[in-house]
Amino acid sequence: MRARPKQNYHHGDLRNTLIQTATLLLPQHGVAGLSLRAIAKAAGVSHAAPYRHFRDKTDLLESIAISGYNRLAEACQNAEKRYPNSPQQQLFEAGMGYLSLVMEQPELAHLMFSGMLAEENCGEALSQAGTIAVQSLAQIIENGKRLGMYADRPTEDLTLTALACVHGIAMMILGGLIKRPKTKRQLQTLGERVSNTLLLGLQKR
Amino acid sequence: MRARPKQNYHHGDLRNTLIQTATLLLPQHGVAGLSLRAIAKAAGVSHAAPYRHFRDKTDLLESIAISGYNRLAEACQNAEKRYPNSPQQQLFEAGMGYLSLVMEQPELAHLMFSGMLAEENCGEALSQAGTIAVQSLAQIIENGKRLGMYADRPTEDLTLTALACVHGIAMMILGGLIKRPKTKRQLQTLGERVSNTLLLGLQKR
DNA sequence: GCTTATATGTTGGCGCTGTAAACTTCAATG
DNA sequence: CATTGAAGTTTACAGCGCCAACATATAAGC
Repeated sequence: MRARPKQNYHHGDLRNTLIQTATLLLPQHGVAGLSLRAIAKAAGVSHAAPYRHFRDKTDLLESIAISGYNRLAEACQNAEKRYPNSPQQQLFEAGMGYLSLVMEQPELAHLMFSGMLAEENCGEALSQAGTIAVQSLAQIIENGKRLGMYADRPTEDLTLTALACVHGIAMMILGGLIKRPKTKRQLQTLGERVSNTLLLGLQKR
Repeated sequence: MRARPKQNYHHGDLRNTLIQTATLLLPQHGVAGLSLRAIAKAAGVSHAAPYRHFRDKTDLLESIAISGYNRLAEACQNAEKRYPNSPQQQLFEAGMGYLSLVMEQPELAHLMFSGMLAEENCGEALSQAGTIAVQSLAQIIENGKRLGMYADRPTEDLTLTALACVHGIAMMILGGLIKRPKTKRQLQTLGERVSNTLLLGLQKR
């Protein structure tokens, strides 16, 4: 084994290079227009080389999606650390992190959430990463529940509803059902409007 | 013009036949595996015939998506008529109609919401159909607002949040982030849990 | 240290896709 | 009845995912 392979027949770390290259190409080409052959070419290898490291195309895409879910989980955990005494701030911050990811990397979000990787044929690692991300948000709700700030309802229901709200906003932006916020400021106010409405409820108090 | 064309060189109503055939094939093949050529073959015409009636593939898919949005709008309007005196029942019914469509025709929902038709290259008619569907739900919220049952917040915020919630649940089911309800009963209770939480709000009263 | 085996590349090819161009047929119009 | 234009067909092309056959650099065994 050498630190830097002199010959370039064997790449050395093609698997990671492919993931990295694909991640780079994703925003430009879009998830629909991103071909395995283009990724291979950009990585400087032949069009069949990826098959030595990935079962098929979705296998590669899965790796990218997993890193996306990890970022989501991290956003939740960071929010938890940043506002250790305010679960409400935690929740808002986590939700905004979610929305920010979608805004900054819409094609990544598209890849993660469009369901193209959700079929039965897809791997354990992906669904596991998704579950961890969801649980990270659930933890934040749990924090607030323990401090008695939330309604006396099943934690599961609170989590489900909060998650649905933020995910719904994200998907509506992605799908073009509501107009894309242009600035961070607009995204912030959008988040605040939904957050306040969700916290206080639709019904009159 | 004849009621039934004897010769089959000219089809007569190929445009609608293609939409119909594609709608039929969509559930089996899935939106990813549905090819224009397969649609044409199933419709009994050559693979290039569709191009006499549609600019390209997405143009055909758009027509299908539009009918989906129309069904959504109808679900709202039906809910409005069915419970003329209970905007809350209207809202729940509309939301369940939304979820039912997603459950019964997941591939149609996938087509409508995945964002593949949301790019700039897509037609006016689609976004118009989407807007109408959203406004149909907004009308229901408005009904409740007028009767004073909702919180004293901008109607726009209430609509946005409610829509985000139901859309979020739908997309989480589609994307595999939460497990698919197997029965109508399960879907109903899922809807009720989210609906109640949303109405009363996360925060303790 | 040479041979062998294996992992990791390359090349070529298959069947499929969307789409464009050129050609054919049929119905309607003067 | 001749002409025209709309609506089909055929042919063709480039790109796609994926597979099989081949090439090569590294690792292992003697």
